[in-house]
Amino acid sequence: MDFVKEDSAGFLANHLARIFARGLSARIRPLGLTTGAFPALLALWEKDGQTQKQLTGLLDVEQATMANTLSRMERDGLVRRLRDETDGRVQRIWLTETARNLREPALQAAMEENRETLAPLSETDRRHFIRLLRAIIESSQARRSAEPGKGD
Amino acid sequence: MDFVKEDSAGFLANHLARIFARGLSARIRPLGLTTGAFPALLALWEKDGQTQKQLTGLLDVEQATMANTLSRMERDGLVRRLRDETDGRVQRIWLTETARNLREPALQAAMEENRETLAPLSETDRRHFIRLLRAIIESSQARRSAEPGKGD
DNA sequence: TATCATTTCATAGCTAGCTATGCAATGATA
DNA sequence: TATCATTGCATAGCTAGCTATGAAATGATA
Repeated sequence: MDFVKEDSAGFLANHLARIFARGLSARIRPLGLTTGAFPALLALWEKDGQTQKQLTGLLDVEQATMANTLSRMERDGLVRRLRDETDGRVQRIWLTETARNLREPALQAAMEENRETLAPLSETDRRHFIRLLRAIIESSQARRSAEPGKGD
Repeated sequence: MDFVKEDSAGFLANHLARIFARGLSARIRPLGLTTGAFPALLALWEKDGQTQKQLTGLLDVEQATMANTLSRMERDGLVRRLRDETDGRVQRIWLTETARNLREPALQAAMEENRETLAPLSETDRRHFIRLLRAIIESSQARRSAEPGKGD
C-alpha cells in the first residue's frame, strides 16, 4: 500500500500542532500560562462570566476536558467559578484581575508565534493556508453536529 | 488588540489535529491501535528493527515520549524491544506478527480518514494544503536543528 | 407533590505529549 | 587501566486530550 506520511494531512496536522504548541508554550511560560488555558482565556477576554457549557462548545472539547482545564486555571489563580444564581447546576467562569492583565502580553506572544512559524510562506500563501484550515474545520464541525446525539 | 482565533494558524492547527485524531482514533480502535502508536508503526513497517533513537528522530518527539509509547506498544503486543548486540545501550524495536498483519487495515483507515476530512476541498486545494503544511514543518525543523544543542 | 428524565458538572482512569533527572553502557584520556 | 564524559534509555511528574460514569439540580409529568 502506498502511504507516505509526508503526504498525509492527518500526520502533518498533528506535527504542525505540536510545533505550534512547543513554540507557544515556551513564549507564555514566563507569564505563568499554559497552552490549554489559552483558548479559554481568549473566550473569556471576549466575554467574561460565560458558563462552562458555553466554553465547552466554543472550544470544541469534551465537557470533562473543559472541567479539568478550568480546575487548573482556578488553582493557578486565573479564574473563579461561581454558581449561577438562577440555576444551581451551571458554573459561571470569571476572570481574575491577574488573568485580565495577562491579555496583552499573551496575545502578543501568540501573534509572534504565528508570525514566526508562518514566516516561510508568502503573504498570499499564508492567507490561503488559513482559509483552507478554516474550511476543513467548519465542514468537519458541520458533519459532527449533524450526527445523531451531537446536534443542539 | 485585534486577535481573532479564527485567523490564528496555531489555534486552527491545534483544532484540526484534534479533529484528525478523533477520527483516526475511532477508525483504528477496532484494530486495537491508538493514534500514538501509528507513527511508530509507519516507521517500522518501512524498516523493522530500528533503534529507539532513530524512531525518536523520525517522529520528532522527545526521547521520553518515544520510550513511553514503545512501552505501551510492547505491553499491547505490537513490538518487542531487544538490546543491540554490539552496543548494550541501544534498544532495537521489532514488530510482532500481529503488528505486521495490521499494516493493511491500519493504512486503509488512515487514508479514509484523510480523504473524508479533506473532502470539502478541491483536488487542487488539497494538494496545495499539503504542500503548505510540509513547507512550514520543514522550515521549522530546519530552524530547530540550527539551534544550539539541537543540531546533529 | 412524588417520581422520573434531563441537564450540568465532577471524577476516575486512560493516552500522548512535555521537562527534568538518574542510571548503565560505552568511549576517550590521563 | 582507572577515571571521566558522553550516549541511550527509563522513570517521575506535569499538562491536555479522551471515554465512562456518577451526582446534584432542575424540569416534566402522573
